[in-house]
Formats: sequence, structure tokens, C-alpha cells
Amino acid sequence: MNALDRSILDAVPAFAALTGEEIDLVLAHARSLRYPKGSTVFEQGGAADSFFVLLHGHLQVVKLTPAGQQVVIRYVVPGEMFGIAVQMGRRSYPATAQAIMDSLALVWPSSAWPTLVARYPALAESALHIVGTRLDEAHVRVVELATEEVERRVAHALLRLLKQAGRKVDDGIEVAFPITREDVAQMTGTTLHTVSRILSAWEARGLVEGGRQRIVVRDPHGLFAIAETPKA
Amino acid sequence: MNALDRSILDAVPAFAALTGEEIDLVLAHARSLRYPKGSTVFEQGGAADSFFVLLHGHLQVVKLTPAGQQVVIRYVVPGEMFGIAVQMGRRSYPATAQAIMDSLALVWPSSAWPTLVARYPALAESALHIVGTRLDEAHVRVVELATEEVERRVAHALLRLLKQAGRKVDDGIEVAFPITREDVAQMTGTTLHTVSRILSAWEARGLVEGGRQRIVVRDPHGLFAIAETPKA
DNA sequence: GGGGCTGTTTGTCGGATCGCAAACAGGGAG
DNA sequence: CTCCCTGTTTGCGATCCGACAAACAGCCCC
Repeated sequence: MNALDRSILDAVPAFAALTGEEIDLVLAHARSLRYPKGSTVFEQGGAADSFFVLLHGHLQVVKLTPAGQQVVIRYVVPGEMFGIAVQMGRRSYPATAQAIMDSLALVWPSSAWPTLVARYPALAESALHIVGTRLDEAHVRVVELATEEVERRVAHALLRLLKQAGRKVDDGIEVAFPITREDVAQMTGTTLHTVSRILSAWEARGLVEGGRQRIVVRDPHGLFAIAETPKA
Repeated sequence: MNALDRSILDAVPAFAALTGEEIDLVLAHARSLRYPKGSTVFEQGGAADSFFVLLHGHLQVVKLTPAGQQVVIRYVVPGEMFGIAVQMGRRSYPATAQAIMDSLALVWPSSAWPTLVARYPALAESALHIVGTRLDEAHVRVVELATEEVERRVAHALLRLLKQAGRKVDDGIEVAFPITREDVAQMTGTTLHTVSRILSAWEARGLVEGGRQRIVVRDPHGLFAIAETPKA
């Protein structure tokens, strides 16, 4: 096992309530694992035998419908805890997590959770906050899917991607990981064709700039205007 | 304050882990309040100063968009904990809860939560499970909204209503509280007109039976078939 | 350096579903 | 018992968006 330095977890909100020494003890239960691009971290329906903190890279979490369609639930960025199905009382993962870049994560066996919370009750609180935040996000998405037209949904999704994983570049802000039109479609409940058309239209207006698996936003404010403008 | 009998909470999953004596102590912090039909229990954006357990009646939880559109997030049935924003680290309620029938709820001040969890850590675990379940449900809804056509979404919503609050009647199972076409529309991201058309079509096929603020399902299996049949 | 694979763009067509409008009906209030 | 309010039904036209199709273009791998 690698030597894990406590500084690794300093930037992880879930452990913010712990002291340095406590973090050391929590880390003693973990190991770090590499997930090469394209590999699967855990699979929908599989036994929830681990939970994780992402240290480096990016993951995509997708849910598969019985009919075989995919929906992108979220992207995991460094510092986030994920795969916390067990904390929610589940025995299996409700979705699949895949590395979309070479990634590195801390891994705890699920069996360690009861021990850890018993010793550090603040962890239970952290987990509750995390799940609560995700619940909020999910509800926001439900509201968007239920009330907004496709173009506004795509604008909202893109703005969220920028907030979560935006990287400043010369001519704007780009999504910091490779993302296809199909991915955006699966986030917003539409088709890659429609996403492509929308992005093309925005590009013609100078709002964004496209590329293969790449989206650069030149004018975030303009995008915001689209996201917030009630239809027509 | 009323005398609150511990048996009140026997049927509440959130308190399942507590012994009878512990339940007494938890109850000591609560009072019970009546909410007449149509009254508001808490409001979106309002300070999250209480959390609740519904004892009797039914609540509707709705989220309002900036543009003024409503989306029904869920219905609260007796035995459920609700208004647990504070447990998730929020200072305000993310949605509005209204009584759709005369209702009765136990009310705790949010300030009591830290005290209670400190004494009964199992409560934190319960809260985590509850929020986890809601997160799952929200994700299922996201997937449905993103991938299914309106008719199937309505079928799924109706089946969920039956499971949660179905009441056996002579000719089938009915939703146990008054619910309008508009409500169903706000649950499924469509319009009351489309819901009305769909229900009329189903009624013509003998699957359901309508009524003012009333939906009776005659053939749950047939509904299920619609819900699960991939489009066309 | 050249396939070939994967991702992107664009056009056309059709259909699901929404918006608008108007009539209808159950049921509570007085 | 009757009025009126709220909820429901139904028709029709408009349109957003998905399905199908075909061509194009990075980029990885051999």
C-alpha cells in the first residue's frame, strides 16, 4: 500500500470536520487505486463493497434503463466522495461509474464504514450533507426536465459543467474533461443530433466553440441568458 | 401539549432502531400539530426551523420554478419523516409542503436535532437511509423524464401512487387522496390536457376509472404493461 | 502514413404533445 | 335546491424535437 499523506484529504469536504490525527486513522483503512481511462470503478447492480474519494481524474456516473438507454447522472471531480451506496443503506450500487480520464481514488471497504462512523460521528453528518446536496441537485434536474425546453436544459447543463469542472483557456472556459455531444444528450434527455444542432447554432452566434469531445464557452453570460430566458 | 404515546412512533421506520424508552425521550422534544386541508406546513425558501413526522393525512411537496411553474416532488404519507432540510445541512426548505387533507404531524424544532443525534447516533443513520431512498427515487424520475414518452411516465407515476397510497375499492385500487389531472401533470412534466386525454383513452380501454379528483385503477397489470413497454 | 473507428454535422420528414379555446360537470356554499 | 367555482373533457392548429439518412472529420493504431 502507498504511504498516504494526510494532506491528501485536506481538500476533501467530507473530512473537513476531522483533525489531522483523525484523518491519519481514517486513511489507515484506505488504499489508493488507479483507474485507467475507460475502466469501470463500480457497476450498477453490483455489490456495494467499497466507497471512494476521487483524488485525481474524472468519472462519469451513468444509469442504464431496462431498455438499454443510458442517462448520465453526474460527473465526479477530484475531492468528491462517491460510491456511498452503503452509507444510504443499499447493498448494491444504483449506477455505474467509469473513468473518463486516467484517475486515482482512495478506496475503503464498505465494512469499514460502521467502524469509522462509530469513532467519528461527524462522518455521518458529512455523508448526510453530501447526499442532501445530491438530492437537491437531482430535484433541480427533475424540475428542469419537467418544465424547460431542450435548449435551456442544455444551457443549464453546460453551465453546471463549467462550474464543476471549468478550465480557463485563451478564448473562454472549457469543460476540463473529454465530453461528447452524446454525453450532453444523455445529461439533458435529448439526442446527440439535437445537441449538435444547438451547439452549432451557438457557435454561429459566437457563444461557444466546438471540437471533438471538447466544448469551449466563449460567452458564459450569453449562455446564462439563454438558460434563464423563459421560452420565447 | 398532548400526551404522546410511544406507540405513535412504532410504525415510523425512522425510529425503528430505538427502544421504547428512547422513543419516549425523543417524543419529549416534539409536539403535535394539526394542519387543516389546504394549509401550508412549510414554504420553499423559508427558514428550516422544524422537522416532522406525519401521523395522519397526506401532504403534497411542490417546488416552484422562477417562472412560477409548479412541479410535484412527492406526496408524504403517514409514518414518513419530512422537512429534514436541516439534517442535510440546509438553512431553508427547498420546497413547499401543503396539506391536501386534514393532517396531523409531530413537530420537532430543528435545534433539537443535534441533541438527539448526539444521544442516539442511530438517528443519523436513519436520516441517511431516508435521504438515500429519496435520492434513488429522484434519479429514477430523472431517468424516466429523460427517456420515456409521456404516456409511460404517467403510467409509472400512477403505479407509484398506488404503491404508496393505494386503497382497495370494489372495482380496483384507488389513490387514497384527492388528486387532480393537473397534479399528475406536474408529477410527470406534462400538461393537464395531455393527462386528461391519456386517462380518457385508458378509461375507454377499461384500465382505469376517472372522477373528480379521483383515479381508480381497474387493471393494475394492464397499466404495468404500458409502463414497461418500450415505445411502440 | 494511411486506414478505420469514433464522433460530428446537416438535411428532410413525421409525429407526439403543447397551447389555445370552448364547452361541460360535479359538488360545495348559501 | 340552485348557483357558481373548480376541475375535466375535447377539438384543432402550431411546433418542437426525434427518427432516419448520409456525408464529413479528427485521431488512434498498425
